[in-house]
Amino acid sequence: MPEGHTIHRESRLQRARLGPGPIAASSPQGRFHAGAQRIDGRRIESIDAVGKHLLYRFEGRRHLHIHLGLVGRFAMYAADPPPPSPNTRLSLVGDATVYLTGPATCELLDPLQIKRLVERLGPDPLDPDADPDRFFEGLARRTTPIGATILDQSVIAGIGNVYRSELLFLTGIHPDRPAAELTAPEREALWKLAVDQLAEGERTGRIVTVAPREVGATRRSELPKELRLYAYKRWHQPCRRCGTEITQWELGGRLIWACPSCQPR
DNA sequence: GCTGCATGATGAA
DNA sequence: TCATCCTGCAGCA
Repeated sequence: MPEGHTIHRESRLQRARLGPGPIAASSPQGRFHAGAQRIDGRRIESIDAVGKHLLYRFEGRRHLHIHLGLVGRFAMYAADPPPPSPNTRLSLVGDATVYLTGPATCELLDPLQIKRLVERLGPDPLDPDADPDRFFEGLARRTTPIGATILDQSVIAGIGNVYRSELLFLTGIHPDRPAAELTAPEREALWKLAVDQLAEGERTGRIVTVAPREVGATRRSELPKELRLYAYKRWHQPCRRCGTEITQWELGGRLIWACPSCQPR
């Protein structure tokens, strides 16, 4: 279930748990056999997340690029891993075991390709050095609806379909409004909420945007699944703030949800 | 058992 | 705008 927070979390956890030693790499499924062989037995020098992309640098300048796409998943085992399923594209075994299934991308890249990949991405709210002005300028340049624009990874890197509905709800911005017409305070609020919300998602491993007290709970971690979000997939249900029915339509090729009262056009 | 969908992205038309 | 790729699982017969 990958938006940017998932990738950054994987980056952090794998870095901590795979350990400093040589990694046994293989492709049980076979589709990444040649690539796995080229990193097998090498140490990992770094793991970095950029938006929804995960980049590993192995000894000997071998760079591994993984993008989970819609259905890709990691599974990590500290000890006693089960045997990999037949669909396991990549197995990494160090102090822990990591299995990768269903990625959209799993490939080795050279440094120039890595550079180009990173350059085409917008600022990443989970990168402490990210430059929000690049985001603001990206919005100012586009007349496309804001709801489509924040899914564009070259404008802001890491936002997916859940966060786009939730961030626009939290900022009270209607998804159909042209990106360029957002006010400066709106643009800034959007960036700040992206930073806060994705950081929270990275920390906990789940997306919970609802303020617990708003639904009569005391802790975020206690919220049951059906109470965690304000808009995403809540079509026809009452808005948690005002009771108006949440609406749903297609925007940028994906479904989006919003409260027509809390997010006026 | 089969179908269709899902927190994604690309390339062709 | 549409088809396609990737996998797992819910919902249905």
